[in-house]
Amino acid sequence: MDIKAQIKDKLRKALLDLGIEGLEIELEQPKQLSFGDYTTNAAMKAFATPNLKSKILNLKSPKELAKRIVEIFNSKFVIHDSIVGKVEAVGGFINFHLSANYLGTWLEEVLRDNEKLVNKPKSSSNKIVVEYSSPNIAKPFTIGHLRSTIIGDAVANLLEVTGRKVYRDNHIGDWGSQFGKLTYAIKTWGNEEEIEKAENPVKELVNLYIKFHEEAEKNPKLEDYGREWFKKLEDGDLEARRLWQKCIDWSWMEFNNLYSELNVKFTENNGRGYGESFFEDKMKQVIEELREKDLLKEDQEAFLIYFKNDKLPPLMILKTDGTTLYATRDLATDKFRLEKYGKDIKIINEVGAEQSLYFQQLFELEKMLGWFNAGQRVHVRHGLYRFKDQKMSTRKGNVIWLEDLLNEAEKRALSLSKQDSISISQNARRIGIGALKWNDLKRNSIQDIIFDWEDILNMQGDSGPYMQYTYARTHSVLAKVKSSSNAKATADKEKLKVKSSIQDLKFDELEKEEIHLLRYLYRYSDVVTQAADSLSPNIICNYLFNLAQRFNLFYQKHKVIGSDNEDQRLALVSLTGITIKHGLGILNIEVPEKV
RNA sequence: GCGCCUGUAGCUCAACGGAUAGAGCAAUUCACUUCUAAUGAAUAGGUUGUGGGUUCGAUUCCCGCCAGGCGCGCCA
Repeated sequence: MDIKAQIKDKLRKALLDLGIEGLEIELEQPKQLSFGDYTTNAAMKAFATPNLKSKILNLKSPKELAKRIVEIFNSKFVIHDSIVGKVEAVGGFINFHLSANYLGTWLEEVLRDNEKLVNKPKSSSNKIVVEYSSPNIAKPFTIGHLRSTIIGDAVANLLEVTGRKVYRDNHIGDWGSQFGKLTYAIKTWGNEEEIEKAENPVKELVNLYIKFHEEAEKNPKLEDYGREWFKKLEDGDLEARRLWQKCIDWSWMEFNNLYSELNVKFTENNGRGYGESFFEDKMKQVIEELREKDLLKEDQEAFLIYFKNDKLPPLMILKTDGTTLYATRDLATDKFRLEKYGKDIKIINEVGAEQSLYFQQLFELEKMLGWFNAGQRVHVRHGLYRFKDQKMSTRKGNVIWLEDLLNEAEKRALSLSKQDSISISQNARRIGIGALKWNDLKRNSIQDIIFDWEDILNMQGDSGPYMQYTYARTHSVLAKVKSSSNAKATADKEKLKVKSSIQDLKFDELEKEEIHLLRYLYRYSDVVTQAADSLSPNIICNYLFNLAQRFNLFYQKHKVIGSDNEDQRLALVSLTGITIKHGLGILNIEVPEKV
């Protein structure tokens, strides 16, 4: 039984002594460490619950009730309890302070076995598909796709470290009517050989795509030509297929480079993910099922899904010319996933918030089809990157290319240090990418981000480089211990082997910053669980940044090597490093040992 | 017009219905022959858009209004 469960259990017994039964006890980590390691509002809750109130009528306030509970708790348990060092009633809250001895024991245990850093839930059989990144072939891989890539990757990592089986999928946009437009554009204004020779073929394709939309504004007939070419593609026309395949090859060259720079990987379909075209021959079957279940209604030669009581606008499945849409392919995709991974599979799509309505429609339809139960389909949304005065738009050509962004990030990282440093120039690319990732992950992802170079490549304070730097400091201390012969403890790269026995380590003698650091480290496991449950990597960022601040405060104030409490302090440094590394691992941010 | 999202310090953002609403950036001041100053300490900065309601307790939940963003059948 873990600590939380133990405390809850004892609390329940204490409440029973007062005749209070059936109250759901919540044990939380209070915001401030001065309020203890765990806290409960049980007294206030009991007081506010009418049928419980009658039993405690002799008590005037939640405050008194909390006091009574603590008295019982203390007389029954705490005296012989080495885990909880102190229980106190503050206001109506009951706060539990873990003993320094217990925290020290815990720290040693985690240092011995890093696996114990995060408690994995017992039932870890959940299987989850996380679909993210999903760039479009022949379109720029922009800062917008970067969001989905970075956030989706972090969400997948979060689920994995908390014991789920995760399938990482990339729903590449390699099918759809944009290929009709593009084919027309290549044939009319483009030159295949020149595209082939160009430094960045995708940029050439995008220019053609932009030209198509410019021309189409003057001459709406172009839209029809585009549709014709897409129809040809769907019908298997050889020329249409050939050009389509070319576009895919050109695009993949670029995608592969970016994924390897970002260290992002996918597990499905040999690491490529199942693109939309994979489902091209699987849509017929889905359309059949929709017809059989009498869900498909015709309107002006197109086929749509209508929802009960018009609670959602209709969703188009087949266009007037008989070709498919995004929705058709998504349905085929999810059908395929049901068959491949089993009907209890959970599917998360990390896609921009602008598609919220579409996903509502899709999920509702999939429910009508009887494919999924509530909670099995999730849309993790992220806000848009916007310019101050306009939207980013591929069609209009005002986008930030990821390539340029990474170069700028590297440039800024280079000029970061006040001192000259060789290692910075070696690490600039990784530091720049770390800054970029952190800035995408540190905020609640639903918000739009106004594009600003200063902001997204921030490298001071609450930033990726700050975290990397802090890690490097921990590493540096341990490296010095390792090379020093006087040191009492020896440090491995990862694990600190504390020679002393548990009894010798005196954590209750540590000073305030140190014991606070230790208690904050203890929270990590709960934080990871919370972040995973709410699919919010930013919770990890908040925690890590706080941890780093506590560590830097401690680091600035206390000498570690050669101090009286060297063993304890080294253990703290070591665990801080391990925790930061683990956390940044979830966020997929590299931790250079020297920066 | 309808739907969804957002509104917190000058700027960018935190805060599971809880305790004195916290950080970073910017500003002013202080601390570098260091176990890495890419850091730390201190000061200043708030009617949480607005008006009601629910609650022992509301930045958080509900309703109205204001402002911004996104979306609403042949794009994805």
